[in-house]
Amino acid sequence: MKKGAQTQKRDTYHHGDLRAQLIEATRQLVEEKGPDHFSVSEACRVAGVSTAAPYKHFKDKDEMLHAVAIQGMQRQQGQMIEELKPYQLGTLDRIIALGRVYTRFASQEPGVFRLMFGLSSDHDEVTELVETGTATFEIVQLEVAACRGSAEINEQDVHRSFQLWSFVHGLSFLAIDGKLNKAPMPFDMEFMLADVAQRVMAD
Amino acid sequence: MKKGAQTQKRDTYHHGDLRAQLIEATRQLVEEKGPDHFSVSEACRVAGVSTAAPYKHFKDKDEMLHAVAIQGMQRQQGQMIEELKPYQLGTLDRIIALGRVYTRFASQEPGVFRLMFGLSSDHDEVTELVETGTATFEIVQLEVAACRGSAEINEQDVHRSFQLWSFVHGLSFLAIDGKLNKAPMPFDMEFMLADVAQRVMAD
DNA sequence: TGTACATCAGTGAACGCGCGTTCACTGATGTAC
DNA sequence: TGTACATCAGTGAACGCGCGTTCACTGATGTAC
Repeated sequence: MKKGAQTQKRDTYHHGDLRAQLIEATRQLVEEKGPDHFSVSEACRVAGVSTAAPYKHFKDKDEMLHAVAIQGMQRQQGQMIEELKPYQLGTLDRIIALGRVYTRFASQEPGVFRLMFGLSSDHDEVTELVETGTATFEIVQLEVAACRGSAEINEQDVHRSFQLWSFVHGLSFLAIDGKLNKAPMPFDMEFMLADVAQRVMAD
Repeated sequence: MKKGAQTQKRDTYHHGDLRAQLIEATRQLVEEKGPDHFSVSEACRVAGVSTAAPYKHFKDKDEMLHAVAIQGMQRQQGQMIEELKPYQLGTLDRIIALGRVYTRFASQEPGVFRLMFGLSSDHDEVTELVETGTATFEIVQLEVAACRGSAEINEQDVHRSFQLWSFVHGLSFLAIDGKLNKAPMPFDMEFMLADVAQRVMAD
C-alpha cells in the first residue's frame, strides 16, 4: 500500500504552502486508513518533508486532524447550499436535498465523516468545528421551518430537525459500515430519503 | 487515571478463568479509553498477568476486541428480549421498547457500542458478530411485521425496519457524541422514540 | 543596483516511549499406575 | 495412598518498530540602506 502515499517532489528549499499540503496529506491518509490510524510521520512522507516540519504550522497532531475536520464540515455545508439551489423554498425537495448531501458526503469521504463526528470535543479550540456544525444544523432548521410554514423556528421544527438529522446520520454510518446490504432487497437511498422526509414533515 | 485500571490480585499460579477476565479487562478499557486506544499491555496490567499471557487464549489483539464486541451484541440482544416482555405482541409499544434499548445501551456502554459498529468487517472470523447483528435485526423486522399485521415479513416491513434502525443508530451516536444539547429545549428521548416509531409505522 | 542582515520555513538526527508479539522457561494441576 | 509424568497456563525478559516531539542547524527569502 506504499503506492497510495506518494512522495511530493519539490525544487525549492522552501515549500510555498506546506500548511495546505500537510492538511491535504492528512485528509488523504485519514481517508485511506481511517482517522485513528493516521500518523504525523506518514503525512510528512506524503508531503515530502521532514517529520519536524509540521510543527512550524501546527501545535501538534490533534491540530492537524482538527484542520481536516473543520474543512470537512465546511465542504459539507458548501455542498448543502449548492444542492438547495435548484429547488423552490419551502418544498419537501429541499429537505430531501439536505439528506442527500449528508449521506453522499459520508459515502464519498467516510474517513473525514467519521473524523468530523468522532472527535472528542473535550478540548477547547475545536470551537470552529462546533460552530460550523451548529451553522449547518441551523440551515436544516430553517428549511424545516420554511417547509412547515412557521413564522420563526419553533419547538416542533427543532424536534423534526433532530429527527431528520438522527435519521441521515444513522443511515450514513450504516451505509459506510456496510450494514445496508443485509436485506434481500436492493437499497434505494433516494426513495428512503424521500419517504422519511415526508413522514417526519407530516402533521 | 491509573486508578481506573486496578491490578487484580491472585493467590494461585494458575488463574482459573483468565480468558474471561481478559475479556472483562478489555471491555473495561474499551469503555474507559475508547476502542482505538485499547492496548493489550494495559489489559494485562488490569488483569494482573504478564503481557504474554493473553496469547494462550487469543490469537492476537483483534481477537480480544472481537470477543468484547460479540458479547456486547449478545448483551444488547438480551436486553431487547427482556424489554419486550411486558408489552403485548403487535403493539407500537414494542417498537418503542426496542428503540429504547438501543439508545440506552449506547449511552450506557458507548465504548462497546462504537466497537460493535466500528469494526472493519473485512476480515473473516467476525462471522459470529455479523450473525448476532443479523439476528437482532430480525427481531426488529418481526416486531414491525407483527405491528403492521403482516402474515410474513414483506418488503415494506424491511423498509420500515431500516428506517427505525437508521434513526436509533443516528440518535445513539449523536447522543454519545454530545450533539443533542445544542438546542435550547430539553431533549426528551422517550418522546422522540415514540414520535418516530409512530411516524414510521403509519400507513 | 548591490550588499548586509534578520527572519523563519524546513532539515535530519535523536529522544524516550509504549506497543504487539515471541521465546525458552517454570511451576501448578490432573491422571495413570 | 503415593509417585512419576505429561500437560499447559502463566512468566519475564527481550525483540524490533513506528510513533510524536524536540533540538540545534541551515539556507532561501525579503528588506533596509
